[in-house]
Amino acid sequence: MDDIDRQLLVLLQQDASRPYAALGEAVGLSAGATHERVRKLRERGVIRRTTVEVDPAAVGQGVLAFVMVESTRWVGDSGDRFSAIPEIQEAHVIAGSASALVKVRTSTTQQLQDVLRRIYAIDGVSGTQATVVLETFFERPVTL
Amino acid sequence: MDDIDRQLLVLLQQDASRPYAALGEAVGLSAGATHERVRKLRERGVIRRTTVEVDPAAVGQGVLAFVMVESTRWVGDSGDRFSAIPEIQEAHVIAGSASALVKVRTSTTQQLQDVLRRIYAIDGVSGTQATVVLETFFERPVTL
DNA sequence: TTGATCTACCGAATCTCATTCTGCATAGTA
DNA sequence: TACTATGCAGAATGAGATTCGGTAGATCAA
Repeated sequence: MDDIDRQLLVLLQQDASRPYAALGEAVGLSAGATHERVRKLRERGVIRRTTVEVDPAAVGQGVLAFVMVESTRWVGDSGDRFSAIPEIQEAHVIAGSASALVKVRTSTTQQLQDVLRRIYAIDGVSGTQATVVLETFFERPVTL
Repeated sequence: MDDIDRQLLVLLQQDASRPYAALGEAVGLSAGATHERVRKLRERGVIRRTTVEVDPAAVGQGVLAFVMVESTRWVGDSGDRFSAIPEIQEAHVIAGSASALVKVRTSTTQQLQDVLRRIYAIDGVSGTQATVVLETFFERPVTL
C-alpha cells in the first residue's frame, strides 16, 4: 500500500470504468503494471468489489431514517435478524445507551413504521428511536 | 423501470465488472440490448456511477462513529462546512432535537476527537453527541 | 563483493468484450 | 391503415483487458 495504490483507489472510486491505460497514465505506470496493482488490491481485499451506485430516490426509496435500537440483552449475535429486513441498509453495534444503530430506507413513512414494527419483533429489542432525514448533504466513499 | 431494469441493477450492484453478455443471459436479453438498457439507466441518473468498494479498515479507517450535531441556527446551508472535513463520510439534516447527523471514519479515537473539534468550529454548532460503533453487522447497497 | 532471488515494471501479443449499426418486430397513435 | 417510436437480435469493428517474456532494481546470504 504505497502512494500509487492510494491514488489508484481514489481514481477507481471516482470512476471504476476508466481504462487501465488511463489509470496508468494518471499515476505514471503502464497499463499492464496498473492492472497488476489493481488485481493485488482486490486479492488483498482492499477493494471489496466493483459496483454501481444507485440513486435511492430513483428506485422508490426516498425516505431515509436512522434508528437507535435499545435491547435488554446482548445484540452481538443478532446480525442475521437485522439482515433479514431488506429495508435495513446498515446495522451496527454501538457503545452507549442504545445497543444498535441501523440505517433504513423505505419509500414511505408508512413503510418505515412497518420496519420499526419488524425491528421490535427481534428478540430482546425493548425500544427504538427513529430519526428521519430531511435532507442528505452528501454520501461519499471512504476518504483516502 | 421495469422488472428487467431492476434485475440489472441488482446484478450490477453485486458485480459491475460482469460482461454485458453475461448480464444479458441472466435477464434474457442480448448483449446489445443489455448495453442499451444500462446506458439509459446511467443517462436517467438511476445509476450514478461505477465505483469500487474499499475496505475502510484496510486503509486505516478502523474507527467508525455517528455524531449527532446540535445547532442554534439553521444548518440547511452549511453542507459545505461538513463537506470540508474529509473524515465525514455522510452528512444529513435531520428532524428531531439535533440538527444534523454525520457519519465519521478515522483511524484512531484521537482523530475522532479532532474531527469533533472541527465540527464544533462550524458556525452555529452548539453541541455534539458521538456514538462509537463497536461492530458493523453489514453495510449493503440499496435493496431493490 | 558476488550471486541468487524476488518484485515491479514495460512493451507487445492476444483475445475478450464494449460499442455501434442494420434490420426487424411490436406497440402505440393519428 | 399508415406512421412513428421503441426495443430487440445479430453481426461488425475497434477498444481495452489480460497475459507473457524480458529487464532493471532491491534484498539478502554467503
